[in-house]
Amino acid sequence: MILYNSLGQTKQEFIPYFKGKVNMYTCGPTVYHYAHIGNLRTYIMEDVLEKYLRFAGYNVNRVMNITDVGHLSSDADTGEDKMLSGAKREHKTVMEIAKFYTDAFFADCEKLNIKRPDVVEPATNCIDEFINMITVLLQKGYAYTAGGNVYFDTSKLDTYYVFGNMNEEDLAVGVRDSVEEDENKRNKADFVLWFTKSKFDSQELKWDSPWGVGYPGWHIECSCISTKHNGEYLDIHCGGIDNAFPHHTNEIAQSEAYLGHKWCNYWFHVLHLNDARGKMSKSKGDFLTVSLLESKGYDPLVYRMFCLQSHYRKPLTFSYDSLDNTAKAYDKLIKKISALSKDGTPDTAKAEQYIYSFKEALDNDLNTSLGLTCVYDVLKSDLDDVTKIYLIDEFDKVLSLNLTKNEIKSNNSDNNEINAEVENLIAQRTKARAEKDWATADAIRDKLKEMNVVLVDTKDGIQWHFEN
RNA sequence: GGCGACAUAGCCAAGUGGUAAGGCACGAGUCUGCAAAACUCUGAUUCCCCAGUUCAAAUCUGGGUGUCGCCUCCA
Repeated sequence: MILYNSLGQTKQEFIPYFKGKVNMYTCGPTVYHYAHIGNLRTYIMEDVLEKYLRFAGYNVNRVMNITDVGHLSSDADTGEDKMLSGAKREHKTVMEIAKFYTDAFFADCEKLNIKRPDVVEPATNCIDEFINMITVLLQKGYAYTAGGNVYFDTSKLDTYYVFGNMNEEDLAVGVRDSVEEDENKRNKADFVLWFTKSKFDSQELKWDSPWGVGYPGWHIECSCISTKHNGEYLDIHCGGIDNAFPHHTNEIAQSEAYLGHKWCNYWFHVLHLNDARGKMSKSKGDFLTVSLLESKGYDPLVYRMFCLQSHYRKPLTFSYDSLDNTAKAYDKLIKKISALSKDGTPDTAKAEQYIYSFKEALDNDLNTSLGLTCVYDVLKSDLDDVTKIYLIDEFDKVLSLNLTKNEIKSNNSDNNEINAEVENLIAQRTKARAEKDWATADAIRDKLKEMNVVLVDTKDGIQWHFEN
């Protein structure tokens, strides 16, 4: 498989450390608020990557953290923990907030057919590991204490800026108004490993440590949780592009300083979902969630398809017009597939070339757009129906669009009274049509439409179903 | 200011030196009492611009332009 690697900024042949086995790490959500659909784009594309690796025969171990402490809105001491501000906003405790939004996150994931990673670990479960890693970093001389906090010393590294040719002098400090520089730091790029000195006494979550009572920095958790569950050698680290710097850069600094050897070989960064105003972001206030899309009548899988139609390394612009396009395409696709006959046995020999095309598409830096085209190619082919279903089922192991499961609902039997009424009206319409009483026939059709009944006249009779 | 990515039809897009896939929308037709659905057909002499390399460039090189992101909150 060819993957674009942010480390080196080129497409590279993917070769795991251990044959047939892939260790994967994903930066999970900071659970202080709902995930918006831009956040979820990243998780969708990572899900496709994981599923494709499995499809291609790898044994995958995927680990995800849940950031429930330490993610400050600024690296300087003035920053407030995101979790804490979430708790304040909703008059709840930090732990209540964490639980609520963690559950909400995985509920959204389920709707989008995003598989739960093999290991999900909240940061607050790993305080001992954080303390251990920081202790080792201090022993090795990669960290120092200042002003009550423990900092990572980036000047001890041969290269710190691994994802681009940046120079420290070129960094525009204080680009954002809210950012203040921490005067305890020896170097501009240094970052906090452990806080003890905090302006906000209201910080609810604190732990004892060799450096005093406090809490961990944001970056240390990913390094620790990954090594805890994936060992010392990580194959693929995933995340949104905005985390490349400083978060991932700092993870590399910590992990490799701690381990004493190369840590992660491939960095998979997903580009952002934008709307007309630019990047979709929680700090801008209003943002789109899966629930919101659902309330507007969209199947969440339509959004998944929307993402798959594009490439993970391209910025994607969200608009309802575009989503409507996809919604129509999705409906048509499902309709076509559900019309296929399930009788017989699939011809797996004939199917092979289509599997090959599908693999070829995804092997090339996860070309999901082409992967989706493979579904259309199968539908248009001269294969028999069962073989088509077999192939689409195979593809759907990766695409996860419920292509063969999401059948058009036929007569809705939830409410028999309404069903009987609909059947009765249809019978009246058929009678009127037979008598060429078009006015009555059309009036009945309008009435049925008001009841959200969709009529389909076919040669074999009239079929109907409720809309949505 | 520094670093990086992206730019292909109305929209989403494929394409990785050999003469522009696919999807949605639009339009035309078949079917139909009329609709809807379904099916068939239709769209870029050209890939942001300008040079260059080559028999051949959307693809490579150089220089621009535009959009987006990062530069200590973000997926």
